[in-house]
Amino acid sequence: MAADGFELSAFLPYRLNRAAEFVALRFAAQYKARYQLTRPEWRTLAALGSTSRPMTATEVGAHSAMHKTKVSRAVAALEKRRWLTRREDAGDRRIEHLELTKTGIRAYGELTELAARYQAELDTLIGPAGMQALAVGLDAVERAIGRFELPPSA
Amino acid sequence: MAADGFELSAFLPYRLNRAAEFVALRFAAQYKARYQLTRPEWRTLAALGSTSRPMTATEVGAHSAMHKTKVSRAVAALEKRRWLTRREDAGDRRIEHLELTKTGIRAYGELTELAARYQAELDTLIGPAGMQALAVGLDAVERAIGRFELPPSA
DNA sequence: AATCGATAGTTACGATTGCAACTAATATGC
DNA sequence: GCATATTAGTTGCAATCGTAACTATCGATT
Repeated sequence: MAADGFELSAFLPYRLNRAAEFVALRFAAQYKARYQLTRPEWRTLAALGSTSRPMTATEVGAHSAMHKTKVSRAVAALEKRRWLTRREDAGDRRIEHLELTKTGIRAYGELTELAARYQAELDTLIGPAGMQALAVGLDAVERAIGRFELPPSA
Repeated sequence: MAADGFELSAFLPYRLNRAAEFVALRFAAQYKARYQLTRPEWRTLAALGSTSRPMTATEVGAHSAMHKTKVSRAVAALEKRRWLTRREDAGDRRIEHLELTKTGIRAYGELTELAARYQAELDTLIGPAGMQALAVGLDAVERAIGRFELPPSA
């Protein structure tokens, strides 16, 4: 109806979500088929694999915009697979430092190969100009996110 | 560990998802609180409200990247609220043309006011350069999506 | 016109999710 | 130093979701 001046096709949450959903689903199909990994599990693995130092569950959640219960369950699943270990903080016993095991690091390495191939495919599909613009735009969003107060259910 | 050259922070599915999640959650909190609308319901309402002609459930799904069962349930919920009506296609009785009722249109109008305000807030937070870059980048993604074969679970 | 395959949409059911409440530990105010 | 608030992480439970199977219809083949 577009009675007022609102244009859904220009509404950022709508556009971002649509793009994210399409792009993520195709990749999810790959790691799901080969590794029986769920999306929260992959994201947790990726967050931990991408830095060389351990992270807490809270950090993983902030890093990948996941609810803490999702993280909690993903961590439990990855631990059961022996892809990560928990280590209690010496000073603060509420905190657990999460670290990938050798097996977990190897899995992360294999997954990132898939990811790199997928990224190359996206580069081709989207083109250098589009990717460049996205990088700039997403950087701006990142900076804005930093100024958000996080919603209760992140 | 970043053993290989892979950089998660540059991986498009990861970046897009993170941005989309943050941006969408804050808006969802608003329409959820005021209208008790779920995300699929809002998206269905938005899809139908944004064009002046009726759409089928399949079109709604393609339009907003939702699984058909999600659309089916959202349609049922909106119908129960009397925000939309179904009309059977004359030539093909499998197809239902979905249309907003007067009440539905009014609700859409109110929601788009919220949306417009939120978009303005985002404009400020992200800045004109960032928004412009995002628009260009997301356009490129849209064109690429057009060349995707849609994944089975869209 | 009977059969086979494809498509639109729904639904049963198991899996996943998020909210709220919980445990356990730390930080803060008095 | 004790009560209270806050934070990290987990879990019970109800709601939501996606897969697969289903109904109903249409199109194509023969």
